[in-house]
Amino acid sequence: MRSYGQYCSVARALDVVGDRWTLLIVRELLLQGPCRFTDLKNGLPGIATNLLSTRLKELEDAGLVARDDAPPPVATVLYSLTERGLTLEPVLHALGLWGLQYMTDERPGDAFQARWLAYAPTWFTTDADPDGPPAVIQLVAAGELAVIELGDGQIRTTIGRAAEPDLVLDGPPRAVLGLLTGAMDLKRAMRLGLSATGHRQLLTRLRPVTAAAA
Amino acid sequence: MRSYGQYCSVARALDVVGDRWTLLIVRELLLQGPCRFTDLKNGLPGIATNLLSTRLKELEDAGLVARDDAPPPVATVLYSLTERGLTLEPVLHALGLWGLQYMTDERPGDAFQARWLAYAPTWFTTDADPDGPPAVIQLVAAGELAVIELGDGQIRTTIGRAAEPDLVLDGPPRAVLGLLTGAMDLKRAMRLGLSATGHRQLLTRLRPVTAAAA
DNA sequence: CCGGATCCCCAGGGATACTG
DNA sequence: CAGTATCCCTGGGGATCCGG
Repeated sequence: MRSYGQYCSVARALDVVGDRWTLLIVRELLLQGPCRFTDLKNGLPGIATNLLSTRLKELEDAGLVARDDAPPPVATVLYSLTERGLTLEPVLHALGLWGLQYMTDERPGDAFQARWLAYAPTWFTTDADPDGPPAVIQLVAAGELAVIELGDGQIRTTIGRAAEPDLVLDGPPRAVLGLLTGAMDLKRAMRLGLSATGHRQLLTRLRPVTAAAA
Repeated sequence: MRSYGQYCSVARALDVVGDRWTLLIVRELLLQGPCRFTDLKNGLPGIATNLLSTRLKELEDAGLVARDDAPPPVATVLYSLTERGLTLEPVLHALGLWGLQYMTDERPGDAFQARWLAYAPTWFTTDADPDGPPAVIQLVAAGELAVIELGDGQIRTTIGRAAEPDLVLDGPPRAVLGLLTGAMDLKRAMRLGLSATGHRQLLTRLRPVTAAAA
């Protein structure tokens, strides 16, 4: 990217990660961990392969991404964030929190992936009852599956199906997400088609993070 | 900007503020407060006037910027951040903190303004002795003047010259900034040409904010 | 002088085809 | 699977011009 030519830390940050797609590539590496070119491509619907290739090279030059040969017998290349690349997490976090206000509508053509659903609880909610018993919530949105695990005051999420969830939330993405992030209450989410099966009391433990607290 | 077409809050945030120059315009409005087209242009060296015009329109459409007629007799237009626009501050903050690591070198052609120096202390340092006496530090870097005021546990900064500063820091931007943000100690800053005149003990009150604490 | 609008040109991005 | 090559087109940079 062309430099802004300003001795200002915001401008210099944007010199490095201000290019189109760059921060989304970092998002994918943050969510997926070390992964292949194709995994990134799949996690970034709409990106052109030449652009992905170019950006990865730029990120590597900037010292934010490492490109390693996977151990045999895989024999492929794995991309991952370097230590410095990982320090972008607060930036993505702030940006994601700010962007929540634009998640209230679904746009027909938009892509949607379980990973993008999964990061929401870990970034945008805290456990209101950190000493409470462990609990598992299954999320289902537009066919994408994610699992929230509460315990030890932590919120962890994984992709996929839980064996014995205490609560199952199933509905359109904006209802599931809106409920998790506090943008809407259960009644409103259910009016949008959400079903909540199991211990609904668990929802009170998900305390939305506000901008002020972050 | 063309939408990324992803139902992800980071992507949607970038749909709104991911365009080139957009976040820097927000930075200027944040630092300057309500100001005129020309003030913005001056605060954004390198921007083309048509782009500034276009971006302001987009930001207005997005509800982030308000365009108001200044009260007579000024008879001009004032741009300012709306309440929603102000909520971008944490994003700029995170980005600026991350970008500090790229401020260690000076690039000959780079523009530099007092405002960009002034925001550093308020964003990137805290008062290590919040109950200490009020104090005033004059910053001078590349001819740009800013003032840090410590008191009541707050750090306030203004542009310009202080009447009776307790400490004067004068030197190249990277030395002044490096000292303030903890990137270098006084000895190293002085080797880069910084002079510190007055109560140097005051420097111990400036505690750099780390990414973890932010 | 302020607040843009207009024009031209080029770099960067998007879509797709193709190759080791 | 992991990119590279190509073509096309949009968006940004730079300068100039114009109305108030």
